[in-house]
Amino acid sequence: MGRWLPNREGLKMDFLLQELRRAGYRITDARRAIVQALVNASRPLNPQELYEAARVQHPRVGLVTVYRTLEALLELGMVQKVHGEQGCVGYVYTGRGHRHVAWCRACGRAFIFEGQEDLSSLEQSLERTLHFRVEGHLLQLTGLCAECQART
Amino acid sequence: MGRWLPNREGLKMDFLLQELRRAGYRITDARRAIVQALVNASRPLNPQELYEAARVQHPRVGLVTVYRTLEALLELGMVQKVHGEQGCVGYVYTGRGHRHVAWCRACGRAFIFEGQEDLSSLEQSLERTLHFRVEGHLLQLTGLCAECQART
DNA sequence: GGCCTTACTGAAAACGTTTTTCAGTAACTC
DNA sequence: GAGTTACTGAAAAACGTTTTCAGTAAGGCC
Repeated sequence: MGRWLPNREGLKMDFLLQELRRAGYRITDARRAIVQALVNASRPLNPQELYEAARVQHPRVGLVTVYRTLEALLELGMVQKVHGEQGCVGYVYTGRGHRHVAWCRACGRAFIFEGQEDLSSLEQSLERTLHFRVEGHLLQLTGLCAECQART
Repeated sequence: MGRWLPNREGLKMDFLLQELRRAGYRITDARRAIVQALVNASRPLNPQELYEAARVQHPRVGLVTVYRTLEALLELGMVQKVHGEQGCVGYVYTGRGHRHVAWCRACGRAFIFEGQEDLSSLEQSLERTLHFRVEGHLLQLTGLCAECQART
């Protein structure tokens, strides 16, 4: 029943590989496995976790290649580092564009949302008062997702 | 001429030591030197830099004590980690309360400002749409300060 | 002021993470 | 299919941070 639909993760993966390609990177089995593990992850993964996840599909992959691929994806703005209260909790696929992350401290999932206008009033007041010209910002929220609120 | 006024850094230092004291920490020469170096710094310092700065006043201080003191000050919310585009650039004194940091990528100075209300609309919309309950946030701005804009 | 408890100290060692190196491999171009 | 060259994985090196531990001194108490 119903016709076949490509799943979301497959689309994300193709998009990521395409972007790597466009930027001049070669598409290798190692990168495919790493990118796949990244888009399939239900929460931000650190390099070690991403390495272990990628090895399921491509056991010969090395941790070094995970670092190098993350570096490339960060460079392309496809991935963001996620900060918890006590430092970095991992990297998450965010896709292109201005995205922010809300991280649930209970289940560890990251929720991606857009919102570049929300900070403009703050940025403007900073320009007016301090004459500080804002070029970029780091904004991440921590809290509890709907499901984890319900669970308590 | 005019009567003597305590300088700002001295006041900050006394305040920090007082807060450490109130939290049950002992005031030692090492901590005094580290706290002094921190409030006198013109920009965020990493542990190594803070260590070198503290050694000017107290040459016997160890790097470990710098780490331990930073940990205590972070715990007390007196100090914040500052993130540049490529990761942590150091720690800066922010004082008590809800403070944000704007970091100048040219001179490396950090500008501290208050503004807890600025994010409330964003947080509310997140609660409405995702039902995500926001508990905390990380917000830091990067850009150019007034003087560094003038310099170009 | 001096004593006592115990947190604090600094040096060294241990530790985990990230980066560099390098010779072999394989992706993409023509 | 051949050639160029970016990529790979393993090992080693480098790096930042934390742990350990015996000696020291801060602050409370008399």
